[in-house]
Amino acid sequence: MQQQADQIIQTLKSKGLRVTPQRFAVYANLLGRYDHPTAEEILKDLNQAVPTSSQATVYSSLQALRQANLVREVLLEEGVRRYDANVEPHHHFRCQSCGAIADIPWQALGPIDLSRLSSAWDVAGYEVTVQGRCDRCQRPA
Amino acid sequence: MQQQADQIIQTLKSKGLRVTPQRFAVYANLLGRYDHPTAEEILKDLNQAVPTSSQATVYSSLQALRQANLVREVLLEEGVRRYDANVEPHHHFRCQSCGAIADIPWQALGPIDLSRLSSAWDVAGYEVTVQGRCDRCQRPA
DNA sequence: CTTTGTGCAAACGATTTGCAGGATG
DNA sequence: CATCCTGCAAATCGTTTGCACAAAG
Repeated sequence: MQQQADQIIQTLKSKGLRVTPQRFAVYANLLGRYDHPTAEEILKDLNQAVPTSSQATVYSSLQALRQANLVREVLLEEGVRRYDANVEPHHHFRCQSCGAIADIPWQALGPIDLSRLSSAWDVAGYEVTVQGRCDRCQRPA
Repeated sequence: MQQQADQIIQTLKSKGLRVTPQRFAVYANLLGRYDHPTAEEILKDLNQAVPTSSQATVYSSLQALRQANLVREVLLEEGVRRYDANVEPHHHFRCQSCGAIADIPWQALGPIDLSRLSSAWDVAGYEVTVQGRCDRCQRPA
């Protein structure tokens, strides 16, 4: 636990970010969950017991973390911005019925053949979004 | 031209949508362009010469068209909702520097191997987003 | 003639901003 | 101690809504 806190502090510093309790809390929260929360959800979670961060600060922390490439935005739903502390390339699964989002490790999908794409494009990367029904949503009862 | 207008009217009717000048205009506009405009861009385009539709109507037309599955929403940029009259399955290319979006026909990418995915998921479909630099953005000069 | 769509303006929710005081390196 | 961050409240942006009138089938 303490180890991990130090680790997070080092990461923030190495990116040239000042370590404030609020920024730490936002990043730690994001590292500890895999449900790709929205800014509001992070805010609510952080202030659940004791108020620790204001709304404006959560937003600005997310921006700072994003610029430092420690956090990325995930856009799979209409008008909803979600955040993810996993910045390694990976794919996403989205449940059409409950909206849950899960990461798909890069190696879980075979490589994609891009050779037939227009040569006018200088391709930098790609990402797959898989839609379907998750475990829990498959049984109606 | 006239042919196409009749065609659009038939399509709208076949989906049980009333044909109003505004709704027609929104759909025709979307069918005639390939740049995946936002609601605002459609509105501006429609009212360029003569005011034809109000903001609220463009939004509600888009909703009606979307429910009729004649139009879909495309989400590739942070906080921006774009619309596309191409409802066939296809992939997207997005230029990282100018933000332009282009369709990639389904067959232009080889099939993807989903066999290694968690069997807990009932997969309904997938879509690939390719990032890179478009033709025009490759020459800095 | 019944139902649905339109336009206006007000309402809304998520995100951003300005600014004064406080914490960080 | 200079710089950057926080919190508050007000501002902003895109989208939605309520309602009276108009148009579509």
